[in-house]
Amino acid sequence: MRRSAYFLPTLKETPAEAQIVSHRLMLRAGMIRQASAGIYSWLPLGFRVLKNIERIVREEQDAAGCQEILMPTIQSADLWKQSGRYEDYGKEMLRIEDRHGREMLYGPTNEELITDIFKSAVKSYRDLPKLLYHIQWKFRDEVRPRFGIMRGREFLMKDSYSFDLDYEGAREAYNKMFVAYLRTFARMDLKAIPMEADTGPIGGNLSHEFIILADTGESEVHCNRDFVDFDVLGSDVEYRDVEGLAKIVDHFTSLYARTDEKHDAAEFERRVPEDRRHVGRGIEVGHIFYFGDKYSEPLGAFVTKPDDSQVAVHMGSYGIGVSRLAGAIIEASHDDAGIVWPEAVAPFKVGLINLKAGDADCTRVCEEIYGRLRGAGIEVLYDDSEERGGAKFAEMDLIGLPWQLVVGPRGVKQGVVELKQRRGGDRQELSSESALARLTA
RNA sequence: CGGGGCGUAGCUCAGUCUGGUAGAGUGCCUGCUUUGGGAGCAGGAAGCCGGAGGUUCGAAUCCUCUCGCCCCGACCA
Repeated sequence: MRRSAYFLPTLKETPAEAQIVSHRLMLRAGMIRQASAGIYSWLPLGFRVLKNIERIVREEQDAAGCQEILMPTIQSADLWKQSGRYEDYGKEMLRIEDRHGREMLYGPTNEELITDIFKSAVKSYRDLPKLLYHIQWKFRDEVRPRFGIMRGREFLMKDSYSFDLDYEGAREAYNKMFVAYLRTFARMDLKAIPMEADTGPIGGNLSHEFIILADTGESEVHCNRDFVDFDVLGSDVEYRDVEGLAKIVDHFTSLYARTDEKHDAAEFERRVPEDRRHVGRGIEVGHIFYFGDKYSEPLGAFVTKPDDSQVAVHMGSYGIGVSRLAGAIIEASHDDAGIVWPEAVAPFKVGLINLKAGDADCTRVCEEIYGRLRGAGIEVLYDDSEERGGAKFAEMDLIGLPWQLVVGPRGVKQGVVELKQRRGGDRQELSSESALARLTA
């Protein structure tokens, strides 16, 4: 993509409404625009990041055996009356009336709808287990939206739902998602710690929140520092190995880690040595629940067992805040100059800077590199604009692409270009060929 | 939902107390000079001062109502 043609409205100054660093940087880097309180438009740069996050989430869900579907944003109130949540959810639910006076709502979550879909199609234990997910916009009419997309009213969420015959089966599904979440966040270079959590209005009695430690987080957490040093999971996880999964889950739940609601000061002090105690704030990026028959029972999702008896299926639900992750990643990875994207979610891998757009030699070298990078399938933002060098450097640092390839008249004369790594700032001069080899390796 | 604050140029803000008809920086446009970390000079465009009503000879400024946004807390993913 050529910078001169790209819709990238960066800002030199920080808009007044932005308080936390991710919100500031997202606005300054031209990723998002606020439409109204807690509701945002995603501009090209931000949308690329969102799509990358979504892709990683999707790949890991698929790998865990979860099947993607797509449910609507607008739902009928009927199912919610059956489950009892039409009243319980309160004002956070955006209620809508259609032209016929029917009560509708903008879905804040999808347990009711998925249960209805499931029960209409599945009648026998033979059809279990099932794991389904979708990635869809949700709306929760927060009293006080804040922190940009970190706590918006409209947000993109991946929600999965598991259906099993009994607790053991549901526990396997829970473990699969637990492990898939560890994988998902690790691929985004995030240290997400699974913490014992409250179930809230979803209900149920087994739940973990996946939390990234960050001072700007909204949740207060207590955990053992050793979690930070845990090795991340490789891509060789075998999801059919039930015992193997259980072992991984046991390992990642062996140390004390709890959200505020579940915190027990005495137990914390007993189980965690003083120098290992961490009390701080965190950002919730995922939340998984087992809730048994809380929805299957009232909504009538029963299957026939081998002995011809009927049983309400055991269910769990598993959420990842896809849009929130964009902000959480920035909270975890930035410096004074701007965003530092992990390569897996970066909007482009390389920023190619032509330091002197009017110079024939610089432009020739840049065009050559640009063509070859694109030919190799590398995503590159080519700053071919007439701006001065300083402005280009500052903007490239701000938007945080992992690699900067700088082509200037001084280097071109000597047959070299400069390759700079955004994280850490290491830079080296080398030939175009070597630089291309490095970037396409 | 309690408490506080803010709406003036694309952005950051001054001007409001004490009423007299709109300002700065930055960004944008033009030209010249520059060109390796957000350049310099000169010229220029750009705002029914969030909206409605009222007071007044006269309102960005005072009064009333209203809409929007932000922050703290409670709540929540």
